[in-house]
Amino acid sequence: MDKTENILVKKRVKPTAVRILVLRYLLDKKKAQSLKDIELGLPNTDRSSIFRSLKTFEENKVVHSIEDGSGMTKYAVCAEGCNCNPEDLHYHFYCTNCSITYCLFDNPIPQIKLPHNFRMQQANMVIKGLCDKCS
Amino acid sequence: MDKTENILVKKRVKPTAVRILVLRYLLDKKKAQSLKDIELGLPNTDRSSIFRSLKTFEENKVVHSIEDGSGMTKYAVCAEGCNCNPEDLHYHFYCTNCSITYCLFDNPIPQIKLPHNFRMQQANMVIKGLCDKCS
DNA sequence: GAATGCCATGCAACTCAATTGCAAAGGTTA
DNA sequence: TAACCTTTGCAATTGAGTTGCATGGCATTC
Ligand SMILES: [Mn+2]
Ligand SMILES: [Mn+2]
Ligand SMILES: [Zn+2]
Ligand SMILES: [Zn+2]
Repeated sequence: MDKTENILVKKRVKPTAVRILVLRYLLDKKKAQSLKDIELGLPNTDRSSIFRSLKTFEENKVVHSIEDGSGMTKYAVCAEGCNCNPEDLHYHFYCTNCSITYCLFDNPIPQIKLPHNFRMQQANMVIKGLCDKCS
Repeated sequence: MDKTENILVKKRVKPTAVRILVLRYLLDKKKAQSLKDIELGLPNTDRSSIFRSLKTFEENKVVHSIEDGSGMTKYAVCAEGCNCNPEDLHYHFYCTNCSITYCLFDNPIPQIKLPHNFRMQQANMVIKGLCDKCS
């Protein structure tokens, strides 16, 4: 069993043909990909099947989604041991020139003092600017 | 001249009828509003006119926009003296129960160490969870 | 005040990512 | 084999956002 299938099995997601293709694509690309990106990269696989795979992945914490403001949700593979809890969160960087979205795994999100009785569950932290290739 | 018109004049935006209505609505509500929210609150004003007002406001730093992941961009009036620079940025809080988006003006965004040669221009920082009324 | 020009507005149409309904295919279990 | 459940492909729909175009309103010039 290869690495891709192993990830799925560990996360209790049945490793079907489409799911393996989608996850392998995400692993290969290394950067966050939109549904359209994946659709273009897997021309023989139906969009809605890719879409449903991504939803399944997200529910089972195989990937996390990023709303980078580009109008298309992007998906990136969760790091080893990630449970998508607040302590697993990290910043994302969206390049306004090349539209690539990076996971900044090295920057943990600091403790944020919320107003009284506000409870944090998740976060979507996107920094926008120019990446190294574009600046 | 009332407060609403004053803001527009100061920001060099011609205070037309629709613009005054839209800005007054945002000021009244105090919380970030989507295009649809405003459309429902101003039933006699056309959606595209509201939309174009918001775009004009954003260009001229009358409001800032927030992508809270709800699928609808929200808009909030900029604080006095805001120039929408990185130092004016603040966190936003999106309540996953009541869908209200709050500006957390009291929490400045910390300096974030970006990878080499990455340049920050803007940011969209959204914390998701339950607000005081819903937790 | 008439003519001119510019910007704002309303309305309709369109774009496009996301989502859903449904039937066929595939796989699993009895 | 038969019954069942899940996944997949295809088509259609949704809904936020956006745009084209003609009209209206206002201001400036003649
Ligand atoms: Mn990430
Ligand atoms: Mn704000
Ligand atoms: Zn770039
Ligand atoms: Zn709430």
